[in-house]
Amino acid sequence: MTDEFECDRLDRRRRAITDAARALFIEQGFERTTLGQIVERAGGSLATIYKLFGNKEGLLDAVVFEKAASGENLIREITQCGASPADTLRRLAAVLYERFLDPDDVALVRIVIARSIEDADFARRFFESTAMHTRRALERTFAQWEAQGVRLYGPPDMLAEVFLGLMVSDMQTDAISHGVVARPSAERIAARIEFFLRGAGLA
Amino acid sequence: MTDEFECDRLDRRRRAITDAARALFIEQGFERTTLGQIVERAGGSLATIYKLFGNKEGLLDAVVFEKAASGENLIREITQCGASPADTLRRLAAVLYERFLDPDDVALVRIVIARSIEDADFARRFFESTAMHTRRALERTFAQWEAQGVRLYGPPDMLAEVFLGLMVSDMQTDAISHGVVARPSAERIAARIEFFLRGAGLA
DNA sequence: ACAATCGTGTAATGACTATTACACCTTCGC
DNA sequence: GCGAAGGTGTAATAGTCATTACACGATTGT
Repeated sequence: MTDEFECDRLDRRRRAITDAARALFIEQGFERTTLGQIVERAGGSLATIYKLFGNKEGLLDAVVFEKAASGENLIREITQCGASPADTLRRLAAVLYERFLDPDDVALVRIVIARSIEDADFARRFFESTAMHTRRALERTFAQWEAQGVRLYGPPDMLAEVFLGLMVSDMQTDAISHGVVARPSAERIAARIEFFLRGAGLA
Repeated sequence: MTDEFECDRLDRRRRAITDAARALFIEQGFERTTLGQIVERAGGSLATIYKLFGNKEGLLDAVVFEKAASGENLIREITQCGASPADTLRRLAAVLYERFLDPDDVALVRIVIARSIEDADFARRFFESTAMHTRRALERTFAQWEAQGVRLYGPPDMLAEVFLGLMVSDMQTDAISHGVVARPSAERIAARIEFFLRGAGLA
């Protein structure tokens, strides 16, 4: 009767709880959200939360890494469909803007950062499974192009860092800091890509 | 008898309290730091804190904006000493790395972000008085160079965004997220600057 | 020195919330 | 239908901490 799976009653409960928790965490942050509010929205009871997630932090863990896992294959799909480097980077930029500036994603990153003050390892794991993942995938792509005879101004790891920094890091930093960031226009994105291609020796 | 000023007894008290508060906020974050701990480290009493800062948030405000104000004239000093654009940007990059990756600064930004979940305006004010300030100063510098006949590939506001994004945003994002970020080597910084100069048409 | 001002130390207030315990009721296999 | 397994709702536990109140002692201007 649910939308996707129905393996078990517990699975439905689990899903309902993480959905409610994610929404509330995004609205109010982790600390201000009480387990009572989550139960109120998801139905069920406190005891179920403790049975499924151990404690409040376990619930945050589940919420955050569920979301982080959902973007894993993104880069690979785009970089492996054989388009030219320039076209690949153009398409990649569009996807990165979409993903990294998504308000829910930004809110989750804020929560991870806030939590990281008390639990640095939590943030490191999140960071490793998102930003680092993206960066290394891109680095491999540059290395692959180089192996195919494309001449690049600079080593793949630097180019990967620079591409990501150039495209979204500054805006993501602004967004995370609650600066008012408008989604950049298509022309603005295009200008940044051309800038990158010139700097990398691809144009 | 104090190091700098001694206008008043209250001023000394104020300084001692914000110093202790800053250190504790950086160590533990805002929420986990109790006013009791601050009193314990700074001496004095709870009543004094309430008299000087109103409440705990007022104290955070004082700590954060005291630090933010200290970097106001940084860009202006560097951009107005008449060096060539390339040299100016080189020197600017060094200063930005120094400042934006300073662990205490990064810890404060984390605190601002955490707080911003509950008070978005707080973060906006911080952001306006730091990152936006830097960006606009840099934008004016590019516009000035253009007016002096330097030809640039792209409008000053885009170049300012791109320069900051390229130099430090990605690393600052990593640092804020508790990713392990090594201070980049001189060669790495130099490579990024050359990358920017190529992209901007300055080399 | 003196008195008034003002910071200090302590303790009380009041509210909040993660976590646990417990007694019902629903669900599912048979 | 029946009985066990396991959610559910409620309430108790227990600790924390911002904030306020208050009586005491130090400091300062005269």
